[in-house]
Amino acid sequence: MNGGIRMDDKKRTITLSAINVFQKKGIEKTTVSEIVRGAGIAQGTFYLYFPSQLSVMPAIAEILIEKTLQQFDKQFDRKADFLTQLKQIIDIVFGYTEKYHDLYAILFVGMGSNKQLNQWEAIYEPYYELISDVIKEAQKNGEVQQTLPPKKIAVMLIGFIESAADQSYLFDRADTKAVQVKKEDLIVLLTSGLVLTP
Amino acid sequence: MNGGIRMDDKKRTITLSAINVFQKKGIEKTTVSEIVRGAGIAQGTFYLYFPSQLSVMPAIAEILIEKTLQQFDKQFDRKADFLTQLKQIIDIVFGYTEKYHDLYAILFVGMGSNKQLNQWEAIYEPYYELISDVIKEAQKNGEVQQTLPPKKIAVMLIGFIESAADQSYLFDRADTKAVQVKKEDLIVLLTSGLVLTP
Amino acid sequence: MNGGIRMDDKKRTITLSAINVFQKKGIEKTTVSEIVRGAGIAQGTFYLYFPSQLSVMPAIAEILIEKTLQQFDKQFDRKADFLTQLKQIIDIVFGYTEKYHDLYAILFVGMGSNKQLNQWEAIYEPYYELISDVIKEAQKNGEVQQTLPPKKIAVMLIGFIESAADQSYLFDRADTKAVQVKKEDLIVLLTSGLVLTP
Amino acid sequence: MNGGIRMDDKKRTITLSAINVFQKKGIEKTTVSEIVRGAGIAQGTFYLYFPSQLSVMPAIAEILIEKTLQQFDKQFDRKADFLTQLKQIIDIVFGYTEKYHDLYAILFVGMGSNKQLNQWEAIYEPYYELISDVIKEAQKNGEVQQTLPPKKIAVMLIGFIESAADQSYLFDRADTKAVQVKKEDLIVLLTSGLVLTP
DNA sequence: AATGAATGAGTATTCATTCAT
DNA sequence: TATGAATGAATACTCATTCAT
Repeated sequence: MNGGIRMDDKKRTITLSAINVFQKKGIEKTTVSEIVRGAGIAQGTFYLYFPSQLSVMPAIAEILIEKTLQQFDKQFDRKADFLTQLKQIIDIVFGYTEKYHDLYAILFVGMGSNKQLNQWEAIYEPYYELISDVIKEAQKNGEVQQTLPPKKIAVMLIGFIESAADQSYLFDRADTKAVQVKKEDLIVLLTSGLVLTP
Repeated sequence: MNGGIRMDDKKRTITLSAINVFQKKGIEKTTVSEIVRGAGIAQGTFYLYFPSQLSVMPAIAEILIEKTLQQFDKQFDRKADFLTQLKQIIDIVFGYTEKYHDLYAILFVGMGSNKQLNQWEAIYEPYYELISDVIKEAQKNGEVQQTLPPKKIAVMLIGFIESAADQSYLFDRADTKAVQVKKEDLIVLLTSGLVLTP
Repeated sequence: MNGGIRMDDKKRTITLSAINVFQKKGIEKTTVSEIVRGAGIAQGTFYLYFPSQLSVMPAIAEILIEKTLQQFDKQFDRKADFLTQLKQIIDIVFGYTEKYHDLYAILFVGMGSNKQLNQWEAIYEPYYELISDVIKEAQKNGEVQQTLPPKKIAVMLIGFIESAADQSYLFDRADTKAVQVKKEDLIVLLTSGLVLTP
Repeated sequence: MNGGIRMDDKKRTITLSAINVFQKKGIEKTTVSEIVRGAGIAQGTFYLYFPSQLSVMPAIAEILIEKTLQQFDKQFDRKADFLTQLKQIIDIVFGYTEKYHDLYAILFVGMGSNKQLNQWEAIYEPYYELISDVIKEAQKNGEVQQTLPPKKIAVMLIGFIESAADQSYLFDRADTKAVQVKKEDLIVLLTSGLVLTP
């Protein structure tokens, strides 16, 4: 991100190693020395790029979003009808949730303690923007309800899907069938709405 | 809960102190010695009630759910129509999210590292059950769509509201007006549904 | 000291070990782990008695003064004439300077950085008081000049002797003969005065 | 010094910066990187002029003595009577003690750990020589006692004055009046001698 | 000579946990 | 049950020093 400027190469290497270690060990057991071992650099070098252990968190978030956006480049069809697109979005969100679920929680706790929450918003922004464009187009085509502005819908939609994915990850885990059912239920709830209009 | 058996009194005192400290200090900086200071007991006593520091987590979750259920006793009208009930639920969820948001993240990370995730499900169960009953009733009255079983709807609904509350907490924080708007948008999205049926 | 209350036993053990290590290794190379090894306690125990490594310094100073006062009990004759007493004082000062010279410098640097210099004064006080009494008595007997109050003379006298002892330590070191000569020169200078009165 | 050869210009710049930093931070917290920042050079350049961090110490000592000798050029009257000269010497010694007190202690500890104490003597030598000449002249004029050789008197005298200045610095600090009194007491003690001759 | 990025050894301090009382 | 002094393993971070440019 950084307005399109790619992260410095060594900083990137360190961050990728950090992602690995945090995922494997959790936030409590992750040590700087394991991060640097994974990155193939010396202990001190870490501190040339990050002032403290926890300050890798924003860099991790950047990379996660970057990867997510790359998923959209690959898996998402900008020309498809909205229902198809919704299914694609759900697949992508469930995908990264399965892979990175713990990491998101860690990120959140790690950034939260530093109260750099504005950063969080800035990092998510391009993601929201992408979905927002999709919604806008669908509204134009009369496929999505128009009571709310596209950005608001986008943000809440991502939240909804992520929450369902979290639940699925938490409760169903390795059960592929159950995950599939959850996705379908989600689509039902999102499309038909909750409350019956008389 | 414990099937209705109330937590031992000293254990409860310790847990309440732990909630305080975790909220004030975050997961990284919370120490057993601060927890016991807050509870007015000796260092060693902690270990008579919990085998390790992280094992307070489930007890914290229990108390949080307990408090949530008490909120429902106070703020929730079992006789009201569903839209009114939905608004009440939203108020309650936004309420505890504002108060305990950080704590939920901590809980999650703290329990996750112990992989006691089944416990998590069990603890949430009575909460889901409560909402499930509400949905069932509303379905009976034709106020809620009937494509999905009440439990599934309940679980996802709670997730949706919590996700919106999280976003509100993250991005809007102290802005009461914005929080109010978020609640309204949420209701719009939940009631009208996302996709337009032609 | 502490108004006569002896230092807590374990604190004393730690301090004595610290004296040893600081003397052997100097301020830079002294490690807490070597101090505790010498004291036969665990690493953490050190911090039950001292908040930080450098905070042993005042305790070291206390013990050094304590030892000095014990020297006076042994080597000093309160009934002797002043010239004899002066020689005894010089012997004692040269004695502890030879033994603890480095340590005093370290102490000074160590306490200085904490700017606990008032403590320094308080710790030295009983020592000054002792010498002050000796001077007072000698003045009464007409053996010492009476232009200045005894306390002032005492303080400066100790300073003078310590400075000569320092120089002797620095320049003469192991040369016993030279040290002896230095002591005699010192007595000459102290007794006859510097400037000739016409 | 160096037999009259002035220190290389960059070496001098580094040393002056080191003096600054050591004074501000103390020996423990002084880092090479702060020294080089102050000197406006790169980290590695330091090691072109000094083999290690502590090896700046002798260079610092040289500069301090150099500054002291310059003070004598300015403030000292070679034609005056000895009492006047003594007062001038006292003023100069109290002057540099006030300014550089901490630094002398640091120097001492820093050089001591390297056991370069002979260097110390060599560096002080021209200073002692200067005072020695003054004493010799005063002895010639019958203003100073002649029992001891001028060099011995010079060395001890400097030590005495420095010790009084140290005490004054330690205990009186910012109290200008008290410092003045200390100087006068010192003169009294130096001129009239300690022991009364019957 | 000068640079400054990279190194990695070195250590103070913290804190969960134990156990004798 | 309750205590709290003692333990000692564990680790983030610093910084003197090196060396390729």
